[in-house]
Amino acid sequence: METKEKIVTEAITFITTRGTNAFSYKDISKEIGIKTSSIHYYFPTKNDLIVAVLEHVIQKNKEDRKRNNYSNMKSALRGYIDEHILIREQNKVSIIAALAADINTLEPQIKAILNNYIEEEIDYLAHILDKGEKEKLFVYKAAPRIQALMILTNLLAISRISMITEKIYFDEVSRQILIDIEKK
Amino acid sequence: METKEKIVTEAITFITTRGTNAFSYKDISKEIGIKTSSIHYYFPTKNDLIVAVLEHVIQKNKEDRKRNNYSNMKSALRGYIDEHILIREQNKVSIIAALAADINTLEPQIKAILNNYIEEEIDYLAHILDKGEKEKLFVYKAAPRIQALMILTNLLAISRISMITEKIYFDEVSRQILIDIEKK
DNA sequence: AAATTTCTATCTACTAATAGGTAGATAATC
DNA sequence: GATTATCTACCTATTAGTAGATAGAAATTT
Repeated sequence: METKEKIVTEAITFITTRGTNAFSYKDISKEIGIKTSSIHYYFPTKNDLIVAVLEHVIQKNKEDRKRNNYSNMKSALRGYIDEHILIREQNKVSIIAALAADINTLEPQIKAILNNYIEEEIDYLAHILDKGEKEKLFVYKAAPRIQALMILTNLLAISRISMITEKIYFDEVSRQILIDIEKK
Repeated sequence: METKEKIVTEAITFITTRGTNAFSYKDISKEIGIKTSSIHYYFPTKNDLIVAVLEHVIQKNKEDRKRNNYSNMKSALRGYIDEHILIREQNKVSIIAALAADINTLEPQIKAILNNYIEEEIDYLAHILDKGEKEKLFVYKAAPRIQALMILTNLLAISRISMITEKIYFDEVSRQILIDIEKK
């Protein structure tokens, strides 16, 4: 892996485990064995690095989803939940949860990118829910985008909560999401 | 207000708006017009201050709830949601959301207090849900404690998300919580 | 009641470490 | 020879924390 990619990879780990204000260029430099000035060569400011991290994660997520080809909306929803399970198993949180926590200390640029990404996430999940409802697979009361928000918020927050309480809570909540929505 | 209380009050604001790693003793000192060394006099380390903040918020919340005397479980649930609305209106997040975000950078002591507090929150909400169900006011599929977690996670995460997206999302989610659970 | 001691809260002054960032030399690659 | 990537060396500001002085209030002794 080339240096630039290594830096982004390490930054992702720090941001999604400790937050943007609890890691420094020195932390990354120690981790991959280069000097902090070399990181500044690729990412002049910390904001540049965070932007690169955010765009990298968004891009990767898009590609991963393109690869999946779900036969029905039930497995599409399960696949969506699996994305969150995977992050949880690595003791990380999603980039949305990570950057949302620091939003008042970040530059407006990041807020804008993040806002756009969250809307896309809601769209993606709402589409699965809407299609699944029309196929008589799901039942729920809210509008699809609001129902998507209900599920997204369950996953984002239980990911955080289960780092403090018993890990089992994560499984119970993710299971309940499916029970509440799958018909019969 | 005496100095010690002022320090805790300011620290609460910083922690619930910027996070524990994005404020310093200097920030507080500037805000209330004393030297940082005077803050160290009351709270020798930053961990001491965060512990004091956490215990203060827990205590205050307990007292506020004792003052309320809900006639039925429907208004008790609405009262619980109102607590979160109040925090959101101040552009803050709950102390649980705030400290959960920084948990990997905090001392084990804080994790222990927070774990205990989260369990108490689940108990409190689960009790409302359970009683309300027995009184035929609520309908839901999960065990009371899991249903409590579903609602708590909705509120914690939408509080964060709505700081990035449209504020309206917060109202839509909090309204949906009630629609989904209130019988007929 | 006056004098003295102790306590409380604050201040000035300092420290070692870290943060984010810059300038410019140098080596390796195209 | 120019470009790319890395390094050394530096800078300014901030961070968390300590040591010790001091002023005023409160308690104690004479």
